[in-house]
Amino acid sequence: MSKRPIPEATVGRLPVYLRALVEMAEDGGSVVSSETLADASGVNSAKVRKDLSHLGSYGTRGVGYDVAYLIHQIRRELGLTQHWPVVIAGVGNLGHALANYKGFGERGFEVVALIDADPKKVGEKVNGLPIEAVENLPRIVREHDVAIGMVCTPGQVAQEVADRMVEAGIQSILNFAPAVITVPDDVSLRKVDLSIELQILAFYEQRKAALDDVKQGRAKTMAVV
Amino acid sequence: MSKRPIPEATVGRLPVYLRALVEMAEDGGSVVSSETLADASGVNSAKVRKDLSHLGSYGTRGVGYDVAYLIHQIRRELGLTQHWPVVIAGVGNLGHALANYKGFGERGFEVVALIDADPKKVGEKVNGLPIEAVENLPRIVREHDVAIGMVCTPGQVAQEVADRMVEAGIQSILNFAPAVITVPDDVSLRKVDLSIELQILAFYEQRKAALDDVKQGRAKTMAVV
DNA sequence: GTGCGGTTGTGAACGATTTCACATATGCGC
DNA sequence: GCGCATATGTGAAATCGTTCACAACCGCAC
Repeated sequence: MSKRPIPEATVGRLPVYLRALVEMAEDGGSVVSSETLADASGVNSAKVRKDLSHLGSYGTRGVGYDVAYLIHQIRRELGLTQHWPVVIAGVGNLGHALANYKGFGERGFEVVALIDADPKKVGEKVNGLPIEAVENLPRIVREHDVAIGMVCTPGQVAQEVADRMVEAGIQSILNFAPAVITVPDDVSLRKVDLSIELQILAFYEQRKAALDDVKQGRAKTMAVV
Repeated sequence: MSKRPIPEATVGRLPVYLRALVEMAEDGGSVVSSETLADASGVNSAKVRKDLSHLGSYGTRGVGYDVAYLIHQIRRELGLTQHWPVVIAGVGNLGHALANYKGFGERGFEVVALIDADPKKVGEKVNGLPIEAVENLPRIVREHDVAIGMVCTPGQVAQEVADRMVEAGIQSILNFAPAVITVPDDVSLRKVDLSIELQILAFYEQRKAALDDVKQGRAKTMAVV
């Protein structure tokens, strides 16, 4: 399969291109230029071309890219041609929402089990799936051949749950808990932190306010740029 | 305030450091070395030192950083010493979960209003807050002085909602909808895409599987690394 | 088959970020 | 005070990512 490694930054954008391409296909588009795809993906065309060139030369000079073919190639590259069973640990607000999220199924991800440490929740059904005890993880992973786990617990127990997942044989973890967790080298780990994103926005928001102050001569400290 | 601009990558890590530091403070720690903070944040110590050096020289050579002081400085830099009212548009699974999420309040973010286009939902209360009609956005933004909006709608209407937010005076948008949205230059925009993260994990997962195949001589194509 | 407008693919320049490595500074014991 | 162990702050090097700019190529018209 992969000859030269695809840069991380590119991997992060492929799903975005894919989504744009699928929409175009649904709207009946059959070829697309890097320029058009770039606009639909919120990046610039040089980046699109570089990114796509890492997959191979699937475009046609003077014409553009065949939408259907490109969709196929990106899907293949991302591994979306196969079925990915996932398990969610921690069925609080967020776990609940993720268990019901439609966007996963459309892309080949299927939530096959829900785990929660709270005995009161065990047995309860969410979106048709029963919540199970943590002890069942190894069995679940084995039976459904689960490779990916999502941690949606409170931060305090995130590491513990992740350890259990790794022990049960899970290979990739997506961490939604507000905590840093560590896993062995051979396990992939990514995180989504809702409040971090807000804090980043707050930073830039504050900076904008500070700049406005300067413009209007309201600055307390600071020399102008 | 800011003399030299702080690199984006650094801004993205400050909230992580902050969380680690707050935990340390709660556990009674009073000074911390870049090495320890790095471990708690999942990065390396050189990065921590470079990052913190952008805020100023708040450490003491031979000793480390004063936890409480550093917390204060990072908070100030991120703008977390002030109160940030936020509004959520789209009260589906995810919007619901976010409206109930406790992690925001702890960091100075307060959800002050919920918006939904569905007339059937309007009036319903979530976490004590009534769901309101989109038409109320300008009033809400004005009355609560809202600067930040979160878009949790389906992808198809995300752009429309974002436009409404911008029109109403919102300055920063956090987009959870699976769609690319564009905003004027003076509005900040960040996105969180749940299924993109899964797709990235799938990519690396697939690559691991391919590598294992090679090791075991099961590869179809491909020369060894 | 020649010319032409359009678009890719990609070296090379540029910019941002990470890492290295060490001079510089501190606290402490004596 | 002096020396030692420790840890920061930061130039410089290395790496990674983006953008530029253009040669190579395609499809089409004539």
